[in-house]
Amino acid sequence: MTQKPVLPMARIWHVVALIPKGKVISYGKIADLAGLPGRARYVSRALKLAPANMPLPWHRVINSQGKISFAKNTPAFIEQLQLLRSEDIQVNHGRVKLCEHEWRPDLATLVFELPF
DNA sequence: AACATGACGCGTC
DNA sequence: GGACGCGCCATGT
Repeated sequence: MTQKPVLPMARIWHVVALIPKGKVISYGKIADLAGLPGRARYVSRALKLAPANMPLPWHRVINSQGKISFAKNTPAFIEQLQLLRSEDIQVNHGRVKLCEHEWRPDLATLVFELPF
């Protein structure tokens, strides 16, 4: 079994696109699922560089502590906060309870929904 | 080529 | 919880 030559950034976009509404997951785990362990920082870059016309649920990606990674009072922070709350995800002090909302993809989803 | 910068993670104090 | 330090590595200067 060999991996298809999907560009690293594209692999990340594919995983992010699978995050269900009402769920969240950390940058590090996205990297793991994309086959890029230890590359959390690359996930943030991939989201920033994603084409504006690509409808990714970027707001469902938070850091490993369950917190929004944008600085408070920035437009991006506020937008992410509103998007999360619009999906009935509780956010207190910029933090989400991972034990309640973390996305834990099942094997079938990963095997059949990802192109690599 | 060298250095700085990140929407991060993890261990330690 | 918070503050540091270090690891990570593509990008930009």
